[in-house]
Amino acid sequence: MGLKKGPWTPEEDKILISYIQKYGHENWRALPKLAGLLRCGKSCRLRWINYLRPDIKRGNFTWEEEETIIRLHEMLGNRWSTIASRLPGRTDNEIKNVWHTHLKKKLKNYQAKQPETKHNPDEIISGKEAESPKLSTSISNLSPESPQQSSSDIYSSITDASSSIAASEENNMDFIESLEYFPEIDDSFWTEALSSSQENSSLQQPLNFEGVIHDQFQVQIPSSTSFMESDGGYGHGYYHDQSLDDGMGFWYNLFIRAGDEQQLTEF
DNA sequence: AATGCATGCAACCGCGTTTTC
DNA sequence: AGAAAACGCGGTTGCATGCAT
Repeated sequence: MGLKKGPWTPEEDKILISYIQKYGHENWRALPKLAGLLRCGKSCRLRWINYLRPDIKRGNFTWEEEETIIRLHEMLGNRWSTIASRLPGRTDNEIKNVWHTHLKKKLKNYQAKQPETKHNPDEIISGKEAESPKLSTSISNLSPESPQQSSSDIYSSITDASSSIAASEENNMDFIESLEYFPEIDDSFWTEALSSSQENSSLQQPLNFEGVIHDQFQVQIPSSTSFMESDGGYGHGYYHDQSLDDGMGFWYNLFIRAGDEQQLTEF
C-alpha cells in the first residue's frame, strides 16, 4: 500500500547502499522502512542482489562464462541460481536473461538448419551413446586462442554443438534429476599444488593446452557426479586432460593457465 | 524523419521452501 | 507440531533502446 514500483532512481540506490553499508541486510522486510524507502523488502533485496552489490561483475560475458553457462545448463537445466553460484560476480537474473535472449536463440536457429542431428529420445533414455558429439566434448575441442577462429566463430561452434543435445534436454534432465548432483564434497579432495619438478613430473603439458602453465592439480570427482567430462578440454580457468576412474571416482589432471589462476580460485 | 518492430534487461509476481515463533 | 513470516527462485512482463523500413 502506497509503495513505489518500477525503475529505481539514483537517489533510492544511494539510500539503499548507504543503509546496507551501515547496518547490513538481516531483515529485508524491515529494511525499507528503517532506511526510509517507499519500496517493499522484496524489491530492495532484488535491487541489491542484481544491481548494487559491490562484487557484481559488469560488461559482456566472456567466452569462458558463456561456455560455463552452456555446460551447466546442459547438466542442470533452468537452475539459474546454481549456475550463477559458479560464475563469480554474475547474478541468476543476468544469466537467465543471457540464456533467453542470446544462447537459446542460437540453439533454435541451429536446430532449424540441422534437424538431422537431433537425438533419438529412446536412445537417450536407454543410455546409449548418441551419434552426434556430446555438447561438452565438442566445446572441449575448441580453443579460444586458436588463430584460425575468431571469437564469434568459436561462439557459433559452441552453440552449434549445444543444439545437438537441445532436443534431448528434457530426457536428459529426467536422468540428471535421478542423480545426486553436486554432493557435499570434502575440500580435502584437492591435492597439493604440484610443481613440475616434484614427484608428479610425469604430468606434461597437454598437446592442446595453450599458454603457460601456472599450476597443476589432481582432483578426484566422485563417480556419482557428472560435473566434468571424461575427455580433455578447457573449463572455467583450467584445462583438464583425460580422466581415470579408480572405482571411487574420476581423477583429472587440471592445468591452470598463467593469468587464469584468479578465475579458477573464484570458481 | 517518422513509424513500427525486435531486442535486451531490470523489475515484478507467484509460489515453494525455510525459518521463526 | 503447526502456523505465520520471511526468503529465494524461476517465469514473466514492461519499458527503453536500437534497427529496419
